Amino acid sequence: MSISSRFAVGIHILTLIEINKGGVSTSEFLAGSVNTNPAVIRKIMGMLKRAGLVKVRPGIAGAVLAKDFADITLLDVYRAVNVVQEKDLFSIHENPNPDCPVGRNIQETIGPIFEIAQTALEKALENVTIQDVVKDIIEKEKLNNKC
Amino acid sequence: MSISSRFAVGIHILTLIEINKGGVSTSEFLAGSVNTNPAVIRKIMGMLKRAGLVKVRPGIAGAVLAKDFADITLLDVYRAVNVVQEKDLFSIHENPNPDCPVGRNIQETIGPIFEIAQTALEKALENVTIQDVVKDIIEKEKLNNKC
DNA sequence: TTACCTGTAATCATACTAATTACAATTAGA
DNA sequence: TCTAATTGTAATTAGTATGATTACAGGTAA
Repeated sequence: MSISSRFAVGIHILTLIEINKGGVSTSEFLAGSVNTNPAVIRKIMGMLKRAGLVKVRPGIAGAVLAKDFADITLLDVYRAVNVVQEKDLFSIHENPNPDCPVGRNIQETIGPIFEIAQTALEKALENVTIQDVVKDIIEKEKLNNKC
Repeated sequence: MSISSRFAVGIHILTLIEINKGGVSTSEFLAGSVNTNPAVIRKIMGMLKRAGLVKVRPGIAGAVLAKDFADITLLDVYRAVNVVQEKDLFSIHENPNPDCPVGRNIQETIGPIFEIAQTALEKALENVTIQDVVKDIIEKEKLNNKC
């Protein structure tokens, strides 16, 4: 079980739009980098657009970032692509037996604990921006060019 | 998409074994509290046993905790029931295009970030023990008895 | 031997994901 | 107006994981 790769693809898309700033980032172009079908990219782009992270117009080639890349966190992307429902990362079994003290209390006991864990994860994502990813990639490219 | 409810069920099982310390915690009994089929409980019990969290013997009724409940963290349960693979909470798309700088670097750029986020979640689980859950439930029962 | 227990596999239905195909709507340029 | 390229969306397929259920084998104590 894992969080859908469309989160990673969303990050890839935004990063590439930034790095390709002078160029035209069509869904075909983005799909080439991700190595997937353009329809997949368009689906995710639609989500990113609805979340206000990119601007794209029907019939007009090329997406652009709708916000400064330093202001887009990985949490924004995570929320945009809807890989996890709010407070819903962990499933809790339904209908435990209310005749049993554990059964009647378990949901509201572990629910808040699970929320804290989810929030910790989300805070870690909130600490990273697309700018950090772009910087990291540029650094890696410089290192690779040294080899 | 969410983490399987068998993690929550695992916590429920361990909590109930502790609270029912003087009694016999058969899989039938545990299943009654969880409101599921005993075969489900036995499956999860097998995992908890292999992880050294409970002791059960074939043919002999009743599971007992293999460790003090104050020494069993929710992270132990999470690992025991194998809901998430190590470092594998987030999926990353495979085979991005190596001809593109973003494509060739994205996996090793976001991989470590995803690990940090997963570790943050896991640390939050590590901070909670079955004892905390037991205490919480007992507190709630006292409050409920006041109504 | 019987009754009860644990342990495991198989089956089925459901939901989600990823990949692909098809096609409608929009836009710019000829 | 037509054409080509683009975005946007739905439908289909295949694979996987999950949850629920059933069946049955093996172990234990009386």
